Amino acid sequence: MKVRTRFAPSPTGHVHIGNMRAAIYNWLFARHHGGEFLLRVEDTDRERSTPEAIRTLLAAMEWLGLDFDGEALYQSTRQAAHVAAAETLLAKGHAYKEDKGGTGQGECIVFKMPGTDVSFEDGIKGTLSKAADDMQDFVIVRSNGTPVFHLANVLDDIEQRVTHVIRGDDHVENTYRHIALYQALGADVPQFAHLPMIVNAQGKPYSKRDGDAFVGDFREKGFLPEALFNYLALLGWSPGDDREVMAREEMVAAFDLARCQSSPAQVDLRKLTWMNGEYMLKLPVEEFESICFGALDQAGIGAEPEYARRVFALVRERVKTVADVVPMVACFFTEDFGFDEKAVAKKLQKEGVAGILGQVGELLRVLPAFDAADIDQALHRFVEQSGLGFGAVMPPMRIAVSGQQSGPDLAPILAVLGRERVLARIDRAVERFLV
RNA sequence: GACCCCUUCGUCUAGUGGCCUAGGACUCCAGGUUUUCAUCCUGGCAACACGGGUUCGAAACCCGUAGGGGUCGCCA
Repeated sequence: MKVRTRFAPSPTGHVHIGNMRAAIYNWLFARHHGGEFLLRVEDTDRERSTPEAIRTLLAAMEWLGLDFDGEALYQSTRQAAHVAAAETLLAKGHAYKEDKGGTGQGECIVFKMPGTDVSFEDGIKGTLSKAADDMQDFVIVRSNGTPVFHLANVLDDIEQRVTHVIRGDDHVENTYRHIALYQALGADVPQFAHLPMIVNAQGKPYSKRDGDAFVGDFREKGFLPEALFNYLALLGWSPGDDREVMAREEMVAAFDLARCQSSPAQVDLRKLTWMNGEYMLKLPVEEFESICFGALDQAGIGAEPEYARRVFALVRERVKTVADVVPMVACFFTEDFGFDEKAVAKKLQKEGVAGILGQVGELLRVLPAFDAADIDQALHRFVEQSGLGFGAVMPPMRIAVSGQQSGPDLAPILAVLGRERVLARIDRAVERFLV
C-alpha cells in the first residue's frame, strides 16, 4: 500500500515551529517511502483562517521546500460530509443526542465510546493503551450544527486515505478517541506516531512570548531554509551515525520513525547558527552574492554591483546568518557606519594611537599602488621598523576605518575601500576620538 | 487531582545486555596557524536522575522514588 502522510495545520497567520517540524517529519517519511505528502488546511475557524493566513502558511511551506502532492484539501468545504457521517453514526447507535451540560443551547451529537480498552502501536513511542474507564464520550457535532475537530479530522484523513498520521505528542490522548471513531465508521485505522514536543531554551513549551516560535521569525533572523530544515529534522531524529550536516536526499534516504526520540528536545540557537554558517559556506558564489544584494536592498543601501561583489567576497567565510551581512559590510557602502563603542574605548582611545594612525596614514598616502598585497607589505614593514607590534597597529586601524574590531583581513579592507576613503576615515577617527 | 508519557555531557544525540575507561556535534576553555579579529588545526572540561532488583555481566531489562511533560472543552 502506498504511504500517504499529511500536514493538517489550521492557518492562524503564523506557522509554529513545532508544527513545521511535524510537517518536515511527515514529508521526510513520505518521500523516504516513495509515498505522498498531502496538505489539508483546517480552516474551520473562519475568524482566523483568512486568505492572508493561508498565504502565510503556503509561503512557509514553500520556503522550506515542503512540496505537497495533489491539491490541498480545505476542511471548510467538507462540512456537509462531516455532518452526514455524524447522522450515520447516530443511526447506527454509535452516537446520541444530548444537551450536554444542560446549557440550554440545544442538543449536540455525542460520540459513544465503545466501552472497551483501546491500545495501539505508536511508531515512535511503542505500545500505548488506555482503560475504558478513563475515556469519556465526546461531542462530534455542536448544537449549532458544526462538526468538531475530532470528527472532521478523522473523516478527512479517511477521505485523503492517509496511512500514517505523524503529529505532536499533544495528540496522544485524542488518538484513543480517533481510533474508536475509525472503527465505528468502519474505516481502516492508520498508523500513528507521536513526535515529542520541542521546547525553548528554558526547557518550557514554546509560547508566543518566546519570540522565536514561528517560522517567519527564523527567516527574519537570517537563517537559510535548508539549514533550518536540517536542524529541525535532527531535533528528535538522528540517522544513527555521526552525520549532521546532511543533504536533503541524504535525510530522505536515512529517515526512519523508529530512530526518532520519544523525549522532548530543546532548541539551541547556537547550534542552529553554526549549522547555518555551514550552509552559507556551501552556497554557490552567485547565490551568496544574490542573498547579499537582497539584504543590502532591504536595508536601503545602494550598491554598485562590481564593487559590491568584491566586498561580499571579503565577508564570505565569516558570515553565519544572512542577518550578519549588512552590519558586516555597511562600512563599505556608507560613511555613516556605526562604531563599536567598547572597541573604541579599549583599542582606539589609547596613548600614542593618534601618532600611529598618523604615521600609517602617511605611509598609505605615498604608497605607489594601493592594492592588498602592497598595503599588507607596507603595514608589515611599518610594524617591524617601528617595533610596535601588530596589536598596537592593526586593531586601531581596523576600528578607525570600519568601526569594528573584527572583520576581514585589514589589507584587503583598505584596498577595497580605496586610498581616499581610508585616509579620510583615519583623519576623522583621530578628530572624533583622539583629540 | 485523575489518566498517560518522558529522563545519557549545559544543549542535540550515539548506544537495542559484554565492543562503554560511555562515542560524535554545538557551546565553552587551552595551545597552534593567521605576527590583528574571525576561519582553520590540535587538545581539554563535561553525562547514564536516584534507589532497589534480574544477570557471570547493566546506560541498556523489571520494580519503586524523584523531577519534567501531555491530556482531562459544544478549541484545534
